[in-house]
Amino acid sequence: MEEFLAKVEKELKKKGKKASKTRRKIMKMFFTLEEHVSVDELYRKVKEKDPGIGYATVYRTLKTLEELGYASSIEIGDGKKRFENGMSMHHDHICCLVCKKIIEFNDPEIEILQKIIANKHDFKIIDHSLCIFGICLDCRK
Amino acid sequence: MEEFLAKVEKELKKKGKKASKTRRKIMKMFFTLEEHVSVDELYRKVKEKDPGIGYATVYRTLKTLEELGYASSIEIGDGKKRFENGMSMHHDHICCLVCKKIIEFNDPEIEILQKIIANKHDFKIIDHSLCIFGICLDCRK
DNA sequence: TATCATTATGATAATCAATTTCAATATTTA
DNA sequence: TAAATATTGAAATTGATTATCATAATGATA
Repeated sequence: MEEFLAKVEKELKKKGKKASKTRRKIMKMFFTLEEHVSVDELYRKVKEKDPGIGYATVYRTLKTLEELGYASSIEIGDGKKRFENGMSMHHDHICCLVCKKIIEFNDPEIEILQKIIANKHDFKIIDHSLCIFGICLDCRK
Repeated sequence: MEEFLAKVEKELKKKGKKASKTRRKIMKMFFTLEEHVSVDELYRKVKEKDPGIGYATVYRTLKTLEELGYASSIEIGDGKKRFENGMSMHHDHICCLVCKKIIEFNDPEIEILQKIIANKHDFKIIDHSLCIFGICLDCRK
């Protein structure tokens, strides 16, 4: 983890940013959690360890990480962005409407079909988001 | 159009709602446009014809239509819901990141693949949203 | 049609997440 | 160390959504 954070900070410096203790704490928590967190969720988690850290800094850190490609955001329709590790391979999501659990999956066939569709409509694909909404086994019990 | 509106209003009455002139005007504009409109966009369009109509009523009308299944909302990541005719067959969207043009498509193969994936993860599918983001031919010129 | 209960309306206010501002603080560079 | 620059937390602002409320419109009933 430490070497990974050092690598990210090296990238940050390239962009004219400084290596602050606060940002390091926030990044560490974000990459440790390995979950799909909203700004608010990460803010609470970070605050448990260091109550002095403000919401705006958590927000700005996630934004910065997203700009550098170290985080990516998804939306599951409840009005708030969730962030995940941006370094992992591209994937889509299944989201439980009851407990909000998010599962990642990857299906190369779907990816290919999307490319075909985009071509048909003369679109140059930049990105896509696919989220399947449903109810998980636990919540159906 | 008129008979369709009459049909919708009949449904509204079943739900204890009344047939108001204002709501009829808003519904007519919505179904005439056949576009993916935000509340604000529909509000402006409606206001051109009848400046006295308020934003809240447009908002409430769309919400009501959505509840009845006559409208459905999508999000393309710019923070505002867009509404479309909810009576049309299920489809997904390709959205131009530059001009915000939205094209509908349907691919049965993708639908099937999604079902397989959901089964694999023990999810009961309720819905899904797939939006391909890209740049359209016009905007690439 | 007149009455009356109920719903609808428009203006405005409240809410909520995202984003910006700003004065004080921390980091980097020379 | 000192100067230049970026960062921070608190608070303010924004932009969209949603709620509130007094007034108006609608519909059922007499």
